[in-house]
Order: sequence, then C-alpha cells, then structure tokens
Amino acid sequence: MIGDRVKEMRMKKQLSLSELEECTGITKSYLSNIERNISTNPTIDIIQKLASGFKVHPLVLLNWKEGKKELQSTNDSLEYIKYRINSMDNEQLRELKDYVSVIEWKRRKIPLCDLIKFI
Amino acid sequence: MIGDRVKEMRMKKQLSLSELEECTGITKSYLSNIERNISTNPTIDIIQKLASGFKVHPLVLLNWKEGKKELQSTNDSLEYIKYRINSMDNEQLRELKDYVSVIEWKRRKIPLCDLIKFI
DNA sequence: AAAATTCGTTCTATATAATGAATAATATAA
DNA sequence: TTATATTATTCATTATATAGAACGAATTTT
Repeated sequence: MIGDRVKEMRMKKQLSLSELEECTGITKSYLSNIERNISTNPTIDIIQKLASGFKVHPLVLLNWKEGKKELQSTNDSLEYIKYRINSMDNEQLRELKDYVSVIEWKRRKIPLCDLIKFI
Repeated sequence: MIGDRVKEMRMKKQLSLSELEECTGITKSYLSNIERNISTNPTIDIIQKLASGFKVHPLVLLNWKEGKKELQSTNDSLEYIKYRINSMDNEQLRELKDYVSVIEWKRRKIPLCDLIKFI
C-alpha cells in the first residue's frame, strides 16, 4: 500500500504533514488521507510531487519492481542481461552503456508515420 | 505527454481502441481522451492496467527521468545500465540482449555454440 | 496560568478521473 | 446501392481525487 510507504518516508525524514505539504505542493489534508489509506489511487502528478519532495525515484513509492517480473515473464531478456552484466569489466560496460543510449535514442528519433511503415 | 506514448504503442501493436479496452479493462472513451491529451493525469491504477495490456514496464509509459543526472555524474556504467533497462520494453530488451551476447563473444567468455542459442 | 503555534484529523466543495451509452464516421459485405 | 460491422468521438453521469478550509488536541511560548 502506497500510504504506508509515504508515512514511513516522512517519518524517516522527520517531517510533519505541513512540512511535507510545503515541499511537495500537496495539501496536508490529502497527504493525511493517503497515509491512512483512505485515498489509495493517486494520479501520476501526485506521485511526481511526492517523489520530488522526498528526492527519490518514483518507483520507490510505487513499488512496481515485483510486477515487472510477471509482466515480462514471456521472455528472458531482462534476466539474461542482468546476469551477464555482473561479469563484465569496465570496458565492456562502457560499450554496453553507449548501446543502451543508442537504443533509447532510436526510439525517440523515429517519427510515428515512418515507424508504422516498417511494422 | 503520456497520451502520445499510448497512441504510439497502440499503433505499433495495430490495436483498435476497442481491442485495447478489452485487454486493459479501461473504457475506450477514456482511452480516446487520454490519447488526445484531454485527460492528462491518470491514476496509478490506470497506468498499471495500460502497462499490463501493453506488456511493458509502467515506466515506459511514464517516461520519468528523475535521478538521471546523478547517475551520469557518478559515471558508473553499471548503475546507468541497470537504471535504463527498467524502462525498456520487450523489443528493446531483446535488441540489447543480443548486443550483450556480442560483447561477451568478443572476449570469448561465451562459446559460440552457446551464443547461437540465445540469438 | 493563558495564549499562540503546531500537530493531525474531519468536514465541505470542486475539479476531474473514469464509466456507460449514444452518436457520427468509415470501412466491409451483401 | 443498402445493410451491417467496426472505427473513434461526444455526451451525460457517476465516482473519486484533491483542495481549502475549520476543527480539537498536543506543544510551545510568554
């Protein structure tokens, strides 16, 4: 439950609801509802504000890492990559890192209309 | 904008709004509003349903980049790779997996016969 | 001691997320 | 052509996320 994680992180940072309101821009009344699991389905905008206030990656709040395994159970690419990179030296890692960038760049650079043609 | 990514992914999979409605459980009218950027702030529940329907990690839809700068400043390739692969879809992971195999094959850490099995 | 802050909660109000049905638009088939 | 699906949009409605107070209970200050 996301409310439990929000409360735990706020406690660790020793913040009051008012202080968290100030650094996230979320009203303390709503923060209170989230922490008590009265509101359990916040929007992505709220998640971003929380992550920004706590200075953490949004995934820390969402705890979606487990779901990923199930979602990608159809292929073993991710597990294979994770397993193999642990035995790579720095030179190999640097080469792979560059290729990661290339893969993501390709995804952004190709216009939608051109993409559809080749699929 | 999240609507653009939803539409792009739906087009790539050649799905109609009705088909996407069926595999996500989200009504097509709302899907239409999302794709046209009329609704731009869905809840995390909707994000999870979309990710489940598309069979990708939710981060692919959200395109959140927080923490990127710190990862680059440390210049740690391994952390950078681990971070980036979490936001890749299956198609990208398969491509990256192949490149991992190639990198390792260059060093002969993987026998060619084993490499072929993975590609 | 009271008075003033600060705490978290509980109300009410509003914006909008999300649904369901009807509609228009476009394709497919008879 | 006419009819029948299937497309995506629009409209009306419900549900709920979120805001903006006000509230009593603890603290802190004077």
